[in-house]
Amino acid sequence: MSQAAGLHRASLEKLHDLDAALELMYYGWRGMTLEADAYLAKQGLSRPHHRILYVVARRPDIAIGSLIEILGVSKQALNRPLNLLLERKLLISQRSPEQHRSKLLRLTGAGQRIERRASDHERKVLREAFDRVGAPGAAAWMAVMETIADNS
Amino acid sequence: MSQAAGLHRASLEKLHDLDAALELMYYGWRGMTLEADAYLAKQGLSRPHHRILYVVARRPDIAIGSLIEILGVSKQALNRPLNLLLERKLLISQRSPEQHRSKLLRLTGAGQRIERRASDHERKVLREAFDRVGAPGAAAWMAVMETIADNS
DNA sequence: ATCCTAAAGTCAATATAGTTGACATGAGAG
DNA sequence: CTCTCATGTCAACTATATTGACTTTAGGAT
Repeated sequence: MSQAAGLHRASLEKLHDLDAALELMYYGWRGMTLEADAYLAKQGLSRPHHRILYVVARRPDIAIGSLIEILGVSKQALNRPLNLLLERKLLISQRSPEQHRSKLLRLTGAGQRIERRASDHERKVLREAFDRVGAPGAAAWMAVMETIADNS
Repeated sequence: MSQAAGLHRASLEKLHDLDAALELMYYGWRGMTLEADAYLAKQGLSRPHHRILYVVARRPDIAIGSLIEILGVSKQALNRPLNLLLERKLLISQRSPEQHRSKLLRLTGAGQRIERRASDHERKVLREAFDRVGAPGAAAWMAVMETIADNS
């Protein structure tokens, strides 16, 4: 679902009431991630790397198995991006003192910096939009998104 | 960025103010497309096919070059899903009467039906969420999403 | 007729992101 | 010493994309 960076929102006939909203969900996701993806690409990273960094930042000392579960991917799919992050020393892994079976993951300083900067790009876009509609509008946005997200 | 169907929203520490919103964008997109993707998979189709059907439904007699532009993909990337849709007779193509160079695309009855049903799944999720917050909340959601979408 | 161009189609190589299956390693637990 | 759990790795495959090079199809211009 990746698009050329400069691609404008297409203007299509609206066949149904909610077509505009449907299209906004698509372009909204893209709009939020556009700058973050460009920043990550400059670092030689991409979305899967960011997802790993994002989760580990919020769950320091997470085991690899738990990370797999949260991301919802196979361990084989995790392998490549995770190893790159370890090689680049954005993450470190160590056996836990008690649970020697598990390896615990943690961000390094450099990892924290990249995670924060990538996520900052996404939060900046959200902040500008929320500022424009004010607190009640932002709350309504959250309420709508929660209902949609919990559709699963 | 696809996830297992039954995957619950992970509960992560919020490091920043807008982390919750950031995660909602991710899970919102997934929540909206979950049932549509399941329906499409049952038809042996997937997201790229739906995107083609969606656009052609709203731009009958669109030329292939314009479709490429709107979707923002290369013609090689369009080739496979487009040919499948033609083989399955969900789309028909014909040279236009005057502009014989262009091939114009159009949905067949079967194509219209599948496009409508897939999009219905997405619109249903949106409708339920909008109903819950009422018209002002829905308008706020749209306003936020427009600002985010136009970030490009 | 011949040449030029635009639109579409095709072929090959590559990248990314994922899958399943099979098997190996490292480290307690009995 | 063996069993099991967590992790790691190898191979084969699928899907979705890319860029580059080339062909085909059909009109337009001279």
